[in-house]
Amino acid sequence: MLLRQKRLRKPTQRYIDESSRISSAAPRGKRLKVQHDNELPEVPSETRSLRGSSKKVVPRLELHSDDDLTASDYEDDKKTTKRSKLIGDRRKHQRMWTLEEVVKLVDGISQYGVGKWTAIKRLLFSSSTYRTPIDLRDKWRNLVKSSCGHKQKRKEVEHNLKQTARPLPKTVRRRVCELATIHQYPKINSPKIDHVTPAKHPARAKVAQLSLREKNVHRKNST
DNA sequence: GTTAGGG
DNA sequence: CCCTAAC
Repeated sequence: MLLRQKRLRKPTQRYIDESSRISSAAPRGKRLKVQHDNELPEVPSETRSLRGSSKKVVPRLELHSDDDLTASDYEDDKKTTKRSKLIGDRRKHQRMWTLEEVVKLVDGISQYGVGKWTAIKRLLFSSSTYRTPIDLRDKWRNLVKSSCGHKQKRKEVEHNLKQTARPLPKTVRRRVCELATIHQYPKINSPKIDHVTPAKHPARAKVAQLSLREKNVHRKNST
């Protein structure tokens, strides 16, 4: 009674197992089958097909626009080549988050709130076949961890070392920290979060009611 | 179906 | 990034 069936997967619908992920460019197959409708942002075809197959090198991704130049010094290694194969089982294909994407994500979070990954994805990342809501949340987690969980000992020893150390602009870091603070996203530091029941706390009860009401807004009845 | 947490 | 549990 302690555990409730760990949702065993269907071995029959597991496609072809590991044979495909190392041979062909269809590791998941879930997101690859829905990108023929209206997507196709700017990548020709091979960029999203291989998705870091450690086979070919992708020189430039989607940064050839004319509205962003600050991202040039962000995530200098866009190749995802020789280095990825050394990892082994995990992280075979990693999409390098550009500064533009990070800013877009932060902006969406600040507008729609933390937790509305689907809304943000539909509104801001609708043109990206990759970057699922889970990816957005994951990136946000990493962003918060890297932006707020720092002590900044001494006076930044960032003389001329690689940009890989701190590629994020101070403005973005500030924004991420602020957002994480006002939303009290879990797993950050949790200084003194009182885990009391909403009924005991008037403030929290009010918040709960607001949340409920918000969820009830789009509750249209149909008979 | 989506979100939160862990690997 | 990938998988699982919970909502």
